[in-house]
Amino acid sequence: MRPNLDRSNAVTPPSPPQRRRVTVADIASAAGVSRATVSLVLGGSPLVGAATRARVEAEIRRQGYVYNRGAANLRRKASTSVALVINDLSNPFFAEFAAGVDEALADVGHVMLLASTGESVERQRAVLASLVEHGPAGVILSPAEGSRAQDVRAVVGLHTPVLVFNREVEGGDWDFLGTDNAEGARQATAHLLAQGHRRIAFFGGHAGSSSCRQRRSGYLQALREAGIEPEPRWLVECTATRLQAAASTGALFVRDPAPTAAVAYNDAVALGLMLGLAARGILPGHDFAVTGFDDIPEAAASVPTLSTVATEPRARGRQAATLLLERVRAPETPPRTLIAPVQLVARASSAFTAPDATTNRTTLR
Amino acid sequence: MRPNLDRSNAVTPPSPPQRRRVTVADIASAAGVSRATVSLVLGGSPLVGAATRARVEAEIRRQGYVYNRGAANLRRKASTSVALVINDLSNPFFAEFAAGVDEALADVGHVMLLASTGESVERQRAVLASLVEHGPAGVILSPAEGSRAQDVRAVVGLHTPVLVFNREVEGGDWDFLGTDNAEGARQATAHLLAQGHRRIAFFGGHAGSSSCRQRRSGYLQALREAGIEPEPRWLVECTATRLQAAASTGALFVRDPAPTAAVAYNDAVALGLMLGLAARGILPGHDFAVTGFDDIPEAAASVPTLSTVATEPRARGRQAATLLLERVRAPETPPRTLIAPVQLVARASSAFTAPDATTNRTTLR
DNA sequence: CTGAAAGCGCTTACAG
DNA sequence: CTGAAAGCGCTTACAG
Repeated sequence: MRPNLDRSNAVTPPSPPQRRRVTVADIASAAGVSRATVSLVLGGSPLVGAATRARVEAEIRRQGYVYNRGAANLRRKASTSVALVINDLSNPFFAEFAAGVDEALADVGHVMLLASTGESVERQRAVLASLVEHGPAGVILSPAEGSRAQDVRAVVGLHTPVLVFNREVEGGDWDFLGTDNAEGARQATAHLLAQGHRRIAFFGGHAGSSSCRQRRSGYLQALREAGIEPEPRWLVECTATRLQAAASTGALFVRDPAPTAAVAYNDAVALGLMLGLAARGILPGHDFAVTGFDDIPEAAASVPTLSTVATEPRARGRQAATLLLERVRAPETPPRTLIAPVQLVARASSAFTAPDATTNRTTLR
Repeated sequence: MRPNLDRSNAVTPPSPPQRRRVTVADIASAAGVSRATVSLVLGGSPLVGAATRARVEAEIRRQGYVYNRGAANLRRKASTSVALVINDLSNPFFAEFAAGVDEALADVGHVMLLASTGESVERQRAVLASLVEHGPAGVILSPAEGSRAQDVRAVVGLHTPVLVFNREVEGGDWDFLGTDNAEGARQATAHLLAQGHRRIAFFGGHAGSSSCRQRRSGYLQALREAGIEPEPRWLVECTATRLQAAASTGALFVRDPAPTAAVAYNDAVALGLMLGLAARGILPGHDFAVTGFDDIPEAAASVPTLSTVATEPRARGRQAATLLLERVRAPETPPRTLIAPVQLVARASSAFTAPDATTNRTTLR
């Protein structure tokens, strides 16, 4: 993958000059001091006398001066921005994550550059290239599926630290912040087992994605620990959207005895599954137990409310920002991997005891 | 409101220098050309010979050079970023809007600076000040409630064009992109009237917000055009969240005859209302008709699906970005006000004919 | 086609 | 306490 060399702005010309901008020089001459003194006032330096400071500040307000942090950062070789690259802002999980990043950055006076990739590796390349040229202190990347470490590194360069979130990219020399997917699915499965379910499906996601594989492994582990040999037909794949999940519901009931519960890949899938169940006359939370993953806001508001594994994306966002800024301050420390803990939230969708495993014959269709 | 004069970075020091950064000078000397020539190569200028160009490009790749667009923009007095200030990223309406802005900006090679205010005027001030210092070509502002034009202008300065979205700020000399709130509520009300409803409530929102007032006025207009004198108790205020709406449902049924339908302030409120109705044993879409506003993704997936007024936040985001960039190119043209059209989407939540108005006695509790 | 020079708006030693 | 000077990384007339 070659870096994008053309800076000709083929797409659109950059914005033309506006009304002449007020600079430190304007303030300096109006206040009768040198530019250096204005700069010291701006920096809150104690070297400047109170009278001088007052004069300069009055002039700053009078002329509506706006500090040019870009110029300052250029001179100081510093940065006060962080780039965030996510898949899709309309996914509430990523929106919450971005909100967390924003919170943490605002607290330390940094600004967030945000772009989304729509899960396209090519768009990710373009977007990373564009963001990195703006000189962020670092990049938080929730990588598109199929991202390769060398491609990311080629476009980001060696200069800018990267923190990868959510999905590992093999071979990267960067920090990683992940979620304990296996443990979350294990907890969800154990919860269903504790309610007496023996035929439990894992519903949704694609085995190609690492988070799906990890969740499946936690699910399988819990089943095996309970002495249950999982059946292959309990593993139902589907794209992680509500609509696809609703449409795939039938796959659970192709043969008797059907599962009485399902661990869904995530909340979107779980909500879709509940829709699909309802459409078949199966009441989720009554005839069939469902758990989700993520605890998006909707999980607490759906009917029935959705039992799910809370991953707290907003807290993860804050954490990611903090970790990245630590890395910026200590570029040479070895890369870290952090796996955030998860917590099962039991709600109505799984709040029933399974019928006895031997007599239960859910002949549903 | 005084501008924030202190640039001392009290909160956190800006990031320290990283490994030495590769510059045009490094490429130039390695390729045996001047910095100007490298710049011309970067700019895709036809003045450079093919052999020279190839040599320079090879060197750029070899050294992992990353273009410093900040420095270039400083020199050219240009900008390739746009700032977006919204209330809350975890609100799907704003998340979709931001996604639209992002799409449009990415298409023209601009970068998005994003921050949220949490509906706080003070945080909005701080966030605007911080963003504007990074020199965006313009600012898209979805103002926090209570924003005042002079405060915004004081902190943004005269140099940076502003486009206000969603909520008007009195006295601003900027472009405004809004939604036809009155027309949307009028359509929703007319739709319910056409189904035979005569006692129709307007549910949710606060009369203090201009969008709520506009929606109420469309609702009232539709009722009056139908010869119905609206009753004061049909106007139920509540904060625009699902939970608050569910909790306020009872206010509709304090006296007989109760309304048989409600125009909800927005989708969150409508979904909460449907929950509140269900909790009282009233089936939304069967015993009581509900319409929402916004058409968030969930509206199509709720049970029953929610009739609503589509405002297409993503399209609005794209439009806002386009309008702002037009303004950047033509700073002197007079401010524009655009009111985007809306479209009623009829779904199950309103898909029943009202019982005859005279015999109907919904003695519900 | 290529190079030397000036300058964007700022900061930071260094003198005074 | 304040000012003159250099320089961050780039671009752009202007010569040649």
